[in-house]
Amino acid sequence: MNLSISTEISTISDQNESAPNLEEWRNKIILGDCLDILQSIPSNIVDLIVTSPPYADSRKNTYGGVHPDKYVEWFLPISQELKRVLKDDGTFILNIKERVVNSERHTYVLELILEMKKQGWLWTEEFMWHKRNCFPGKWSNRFRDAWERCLQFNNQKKFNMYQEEVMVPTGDWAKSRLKNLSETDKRRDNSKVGSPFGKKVANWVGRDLVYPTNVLHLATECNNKSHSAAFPKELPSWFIKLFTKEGDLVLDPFVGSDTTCVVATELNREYIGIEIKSDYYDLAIAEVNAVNKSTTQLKLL
Amino acid sequence: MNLSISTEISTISDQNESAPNLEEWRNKIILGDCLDILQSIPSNIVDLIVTSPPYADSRKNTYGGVHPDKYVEWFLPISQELKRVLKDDGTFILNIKERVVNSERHTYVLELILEMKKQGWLWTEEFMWHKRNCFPGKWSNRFRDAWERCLQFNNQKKFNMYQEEVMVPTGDWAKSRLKNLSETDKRRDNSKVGSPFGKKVANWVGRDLVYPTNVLHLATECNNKSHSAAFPKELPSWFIKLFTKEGDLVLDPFVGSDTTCVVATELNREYIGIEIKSDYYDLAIAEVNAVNKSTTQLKLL
DNA sequence: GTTCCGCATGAATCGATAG
DNA sequence: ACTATCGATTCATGCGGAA
Repeated sequence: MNLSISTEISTISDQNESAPNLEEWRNKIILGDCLDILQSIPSNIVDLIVTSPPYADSRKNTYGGVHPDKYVEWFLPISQELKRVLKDDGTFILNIKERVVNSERHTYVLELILEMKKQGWLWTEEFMWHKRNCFPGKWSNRFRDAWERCLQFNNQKKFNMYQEEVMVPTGDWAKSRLKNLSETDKRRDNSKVGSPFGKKVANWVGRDLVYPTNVLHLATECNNKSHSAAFPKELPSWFIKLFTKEGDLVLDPFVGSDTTCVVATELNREYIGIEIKSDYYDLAIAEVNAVNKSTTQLKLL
Repeated sequence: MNLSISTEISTISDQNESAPNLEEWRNKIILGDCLDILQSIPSNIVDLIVTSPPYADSRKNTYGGVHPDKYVEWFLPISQELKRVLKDDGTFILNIKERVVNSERHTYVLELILEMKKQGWLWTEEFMWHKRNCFPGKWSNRFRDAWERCLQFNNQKKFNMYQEEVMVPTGDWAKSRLKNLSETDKRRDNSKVGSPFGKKVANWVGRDLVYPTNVLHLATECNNKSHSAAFPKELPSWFIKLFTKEGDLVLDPFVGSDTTCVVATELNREYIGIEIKSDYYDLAIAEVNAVNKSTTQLKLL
């Protein structure tokens, strides 16, 4: 196993099974094969996994290219390790989309969900990422693909979720409704008595903020970096705010364009990133360091 | 088999296997069990199937209640017959969504896709219906569900698709895509002028038309009427315009609120509808007759 | 004739309670 | 332990009546 650590620690000491030193694993981007690295990470230490693995691709020389027919068997050992390192109340968000193969949507995502359930994962939810500016193109038998899946898996039914952190403004319809509450609303408010912390007031104030749905409307980021971002910063940002609190540990086993680790740092979460390609790795290190530097500067001001 | 035919023909004659009389099957809503009726319909006569079958539901006394664990085995004989009656270049659009069972998304939709592929169906595409007004509610472990699948299946790689019929304006207007070309707008234009119908629309939105994506943004129709629709008229309308031309035959094996047949009539397509519940059947007959009546009146003006 | 406003109504889900 | 029922929660839309 060939490890390379981004910051002060340059080698990984043999982890102590009974009491792993978690500091060793925090805020690192690690160069190496995803499965190898994962196997060396202690169990039950990660609060959230957000990742966008390399797409299945029949072309051989593509980055991370895995043939669609081999995708499930390639991913299952990885998801097994992810399940182990994830805390019981943690969450795994998998951003993925099936490719078109032979004029059909391939079924590897469907099969992957079924197989991961056999591993013990709970398939809690499927968020939909609507890509407002999707890739252009024209085909005779299909339209442009403007959405991707964000599959939510959990170890158990009870997991951490901080819904208030991602509330959104109410629609315009609420302006008229806020003026006069209808009789039914009043009755409903009256019916619930006994909440100790002035929940009624919270409901009043909360009128201008509502909980979002399981559909995310985000534009893809068209940056002019050498590598294209797998997803916009708002995507990991939304899930990090929703499923972790400050200081929690976020894991991205396929760093790629580094979005998840950068966002985690900006949101004062810890991170572990894994990247197999050294040039992407170098870019990721530089970006994270830039964020850390600016964050430090901000703190000094 | 107990048949009841909506219009002038009150009994179905034994179909001639070698040369079925298609007129017998056009513009009918048939009361009876979906599978029974389908088995009596000649092969290779339908251009498009658009339907929204009853969702899997553990409640027994509900309309169409099928337990999630039994859903696939219940649907497969039906999809087998649908495959037979569909033309080779026809399309099957299946509107469906998995329910939450035991805090998890059930997998019957995934399994259904895999099993239908074994039947010979091609899983060409998965359109996304974003429900702008989804069901309210708050839960500690999930947000409101604001999207449903519209699965596209085909008999073969080559199928009829009229992409120009569903082009949408560019720019900010495009957010409300289909609203801009709603049926009411068209009907209003129709009543004003009559003949130069297409030209007027072209003048109004004529420039900067682009092809849509595979994401549809539509609100559900929840009227104050006694009978509300499972999906908005724009949904079948969009697929009917995309996959059929005038005079083509559209099949909805689960009529329910009758949306598909009404829209097919309004768009000058033929239809076959199947409905098992007699009260829904009666409503469907009334609604289709109302459309036919108003359409006739328009033509006379 | 417009615009505004009140109101009913959704392919829902969870947790507690009861059998 | 396992299943069935019930109450509580919540927000966007279109209709119809009123200003």
